[in-house]
Amino acid sequence: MDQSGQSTERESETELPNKSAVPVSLVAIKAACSQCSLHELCLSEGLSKEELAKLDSLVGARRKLKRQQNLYRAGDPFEAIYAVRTGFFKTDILLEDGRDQVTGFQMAGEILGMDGIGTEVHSCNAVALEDSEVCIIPFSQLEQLSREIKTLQHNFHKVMSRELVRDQGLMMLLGTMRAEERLAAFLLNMSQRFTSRGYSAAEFHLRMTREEIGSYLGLKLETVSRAFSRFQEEGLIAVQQKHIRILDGAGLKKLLNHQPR
Amino acid sequence: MDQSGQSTERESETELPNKSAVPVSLVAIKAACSQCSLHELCLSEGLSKEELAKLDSLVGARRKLKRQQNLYRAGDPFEAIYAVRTGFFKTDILLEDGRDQVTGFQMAGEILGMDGIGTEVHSCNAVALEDSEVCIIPFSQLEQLSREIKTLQHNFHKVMSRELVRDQGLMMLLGTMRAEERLAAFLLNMSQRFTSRGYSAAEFHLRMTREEIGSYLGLKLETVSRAFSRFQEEGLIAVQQKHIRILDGAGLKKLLNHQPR
DNA sequence: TGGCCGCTTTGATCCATGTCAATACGATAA
DNA sequence: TTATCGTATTGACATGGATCAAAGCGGCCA
Repeated sequence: MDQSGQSTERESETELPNKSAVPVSLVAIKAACSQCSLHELCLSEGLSKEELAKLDSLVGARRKLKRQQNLYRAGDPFEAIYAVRTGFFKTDILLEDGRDQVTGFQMAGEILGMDGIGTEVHSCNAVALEDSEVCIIPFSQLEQLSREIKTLQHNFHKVMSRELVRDQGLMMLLGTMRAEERLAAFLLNMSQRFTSRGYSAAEFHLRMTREEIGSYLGLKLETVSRAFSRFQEEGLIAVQQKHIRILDGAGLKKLLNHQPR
Repeated sequence: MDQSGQSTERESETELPNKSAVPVSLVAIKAACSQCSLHELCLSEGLSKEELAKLDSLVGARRKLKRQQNLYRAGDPFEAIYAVRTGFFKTDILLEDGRDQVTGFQMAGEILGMDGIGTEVHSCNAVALEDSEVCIIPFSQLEQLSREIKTLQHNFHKVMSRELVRDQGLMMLLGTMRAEERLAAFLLNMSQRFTSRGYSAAEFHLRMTREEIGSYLGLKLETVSRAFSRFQEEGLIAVQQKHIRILDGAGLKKLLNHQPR
């Protein structure tokens, strides 16, 4: 979609296996929010034609990033938030002593950069894990437009709030779950997010390394690797490097609620 | 302040030790946002007189809660956000299997309830840890008013964003720190928050149990207790039940950046 | 085609924190 | 004052995950 200026799910640089029947409603042909396939994940849901047009003019600019390129870094002045159009990102924080932690993985339709609003400075790094493209949404313009468009205002608030709830979930995971539960939760979450984008729930390609997964889950990479192996032994999944096939989703879910205690 | 309808820091039900010189600017006498002592922590910063008046009329309603009473519960329909006026709260999430996690502690001037915006339903429980009072801010009215008042809009966005950043910090803590680092970070955070409210940085009264601290920090209560004891042995703090005196703040800070590795 | 390099897997061992249990403390109410 | 109950402390022991180390695997570039 980047190169062509045209856009469909299928053209995404995000090559996913098992790209199964994409609902027609998700397949867009023209550019801009008004035609973006990520409508319901992003800010434009429920806007009228005229309102969409206004949003389009605001969002005009795009930015392409190569794998491993930073969208922004901790300390950068905050000017805009970003909607992931294609590709895959991680956000992470680096402590002075060298320890770092991945705080999230973002895929198409998700918003990046809201951490900068409060202080006018970004508090984390955002890095593309594969070649990606984002819509640049200048923040002061977004605030201005959402003073005019109630629905846009509310959509934005919803996006921020959902981010808060996501974070709560991650705290829960980090605070109370054991290694295998964490990984099961992670896989189910990935699966669910791929699903809601029209991809297979059962088979996908992880964009991040074991170390990044571990950092996100508060585990060491060896522990992640071992948990993958165990899941495979138990017939829950098939792993081949970054390629994952979920064989027994129900089994994974069972891991979640059955803490040993 | 509740009973009298009048309000100053000193009347707070929050009896803190060492309530040291409160800057005059923080001491308010009348009620309402326009005179609230929590100005700069809350939503009203930078508003003009007329704007403040409008905000006042919106925020009119208050609610008092007794210790252990719920402000809202997970699943409750979302209608309003709440500004803590006096007292002390915790938020927590309960998993089906009985495990729960404290996701935050909120004190005067902090906002509760934003987790409900995205789904129209609260995703966590908010419980008063001591007798407390909140300002009720009906959310749709807040959205309406912040379409009129740019500064209010921006203040609200800042509050949400800061909450995101706070959560990132907690993830970092839960994901990468060892027990003593976590507790040191917790104590320093408490100290800093008390300070910015005009209380002593060095001496305060914890409102929560060891178990609640542990839940928040992803530790068992015994581990919290042991870490307190160790800090005391090392002369970093003096602990007597819930009463904490910080003897060597620099020493605590050193614990943070010195991971063993 | 071969060699290098980053990533992943697997094994052996260690240690921080969890678990279980006993006791102590402090506030409250009788 | 004493009994009670929730909370906190402390000790002994168990264990999940970290750490250290050594191969394996695969992709990429020369």
